[in-house]
Amino acid sequence: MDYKLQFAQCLTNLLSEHLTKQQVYELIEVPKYASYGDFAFPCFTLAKTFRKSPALIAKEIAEKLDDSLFEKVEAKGAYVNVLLNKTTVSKQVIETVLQQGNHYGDMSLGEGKTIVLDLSSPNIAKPFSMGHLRSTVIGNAIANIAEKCGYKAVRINHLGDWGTQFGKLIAAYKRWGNDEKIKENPIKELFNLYVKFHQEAETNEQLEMEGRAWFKKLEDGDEEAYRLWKWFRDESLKDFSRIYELLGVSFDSYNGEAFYNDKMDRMVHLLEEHGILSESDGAMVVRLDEKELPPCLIKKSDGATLYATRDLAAALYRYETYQFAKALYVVGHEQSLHFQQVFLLLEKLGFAWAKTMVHVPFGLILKDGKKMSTRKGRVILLEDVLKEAIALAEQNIAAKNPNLENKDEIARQVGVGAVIFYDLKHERINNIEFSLEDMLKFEGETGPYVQYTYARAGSILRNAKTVVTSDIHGLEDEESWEIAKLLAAFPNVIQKAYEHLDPSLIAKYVIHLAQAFNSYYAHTKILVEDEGLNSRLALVRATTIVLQEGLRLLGIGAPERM
RNA sequence: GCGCUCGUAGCUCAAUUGGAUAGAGCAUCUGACUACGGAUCAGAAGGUUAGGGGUUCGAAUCCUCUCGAGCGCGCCA
Repeated sequence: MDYKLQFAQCLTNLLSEHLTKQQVYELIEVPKYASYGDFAFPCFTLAKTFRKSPALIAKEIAEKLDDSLFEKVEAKGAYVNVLLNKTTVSKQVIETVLQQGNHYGDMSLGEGKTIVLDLSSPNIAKPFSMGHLRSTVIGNAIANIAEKCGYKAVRINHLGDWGTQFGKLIAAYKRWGNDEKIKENPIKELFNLYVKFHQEAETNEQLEMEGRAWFKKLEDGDEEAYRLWKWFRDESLKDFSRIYELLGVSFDSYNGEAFYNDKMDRMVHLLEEHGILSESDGAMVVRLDEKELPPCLIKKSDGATLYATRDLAAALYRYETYQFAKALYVVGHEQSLHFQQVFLLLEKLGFAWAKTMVHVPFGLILKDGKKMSTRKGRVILLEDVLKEAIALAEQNIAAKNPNLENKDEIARQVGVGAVIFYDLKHERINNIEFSLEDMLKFEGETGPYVQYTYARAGSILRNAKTVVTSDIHGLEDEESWEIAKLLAAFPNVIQKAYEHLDPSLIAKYVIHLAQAFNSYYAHTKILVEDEGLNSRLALVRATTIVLQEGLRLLGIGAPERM
């Protein structure tokens, strides 16, 4: 099935004295223009060893290359271009996809290994902003991709449920809080309290002290402080779970920062034992001068621990609990320095697994060119965006498909799919300027476009009624060949997406496949009673399988009708 | 000031990780068989890849400088 590998084998037979099969394989590329062929072998690097021009080498190789797999072999400039035999290959690809179904593209490279992902991790008592969306959907997609590669994925929601802000929140609650309002709309009310606290604190120094005092009480196990904290946390989680349900994301663990409260001492002791802890201005730090990094703060001058300490303790706990082969932190790029420090400290503590930890950064969602800030009110609530997207999907359904069954669920899948896809199609690392308008586009390179393609293809299969499993012949026209090539490439795309920890590769792939299908659809009448009918239907079926699986990996639903 | 990341069509993004003529989608303008679902398809137009220098057979991609943007840089997370 790996035609690139077969091509590499044919070339290696000719070049075995100069290049290994592996080297040849890595050199092979897919030509930029389909008219050049399906694979290309560039001969530039051979020019030195052969002391001939690359073009001449290409010509000589092309003349010697002969295999039934190829329809045509041609030297063009320094490249040896080959066209695969469309009939044989398309038949094989379609049969493989139909036979393997949604297991097509499964890989075993992670078999028996566990990968843990730190993702989403919103702060309790604060609204779930667009910023958290990225971590949630990117992390979830990477987890799906890892599972496709055979790993056991553990999704950890490292909730921001501890820290001085809770002292402030309690202080605010004690002054202005209203139980009824909080029960009605917890996040909103708690956030109002938080904002009010910061406004008032600018003119009233007393407040900061109250906040710190309440946090101290909380850390010391004060009963009232704990009860309030627990209550805020529970209410917040209820709100969050509504969003996670909309997004279709679930977690294996909600162990947030508070969970590590009793695991910090051990970490501090470990640092002491290794003699890397030092005192600075009353605080405890680990100096990282040798790596030219700023020191990592472990304990405040009042003895309280910091989030670096928490992340260290969490890493150790996770290793001991899950024995992960890899640990990913799907956290914004703004925390790059923090993770550099944390990973380095783990290495200094002599943990071999420290080098399996990877920060998976992503760009921020900017508003008016700046980072969104909860304090400055420059926040956009994810739930509002999702609701708008779903409402728009409902409008579309009302206009285009008013008799659709199960409208609400499909509107959810389409609306949410649009938002998720908009996020995932961008290269991870780039900042994204927030644009509701762009996010709510359902045409062009969007989630709904792919979903629509899937629904449309499914509609053909329903109209055809016959189930197709055998009697598949190859297809030869250009449009179906594009589809066949893309179908064949799916496993490679998954592997690359995993290697680069980048779901956007899947998003782009799924768009290309949908485009190829729509082009085919426009050029070829599929439901015609002739000897090719079964093969065309098989191609359609194979396409729906891969589109559905691709969307699933991204965490997006594929409705049968929309 | 120092560090990280980024700069590609009017806008949002690609470019097989150093390869052939830099490609898509939006928006704009044309067009589509009485259609298996028009949330579609076909076409037109749109570029000195921020700018200079370097590395080599070959650079949007690597190095260097300049300019611009975003984010970080010990008691927040």
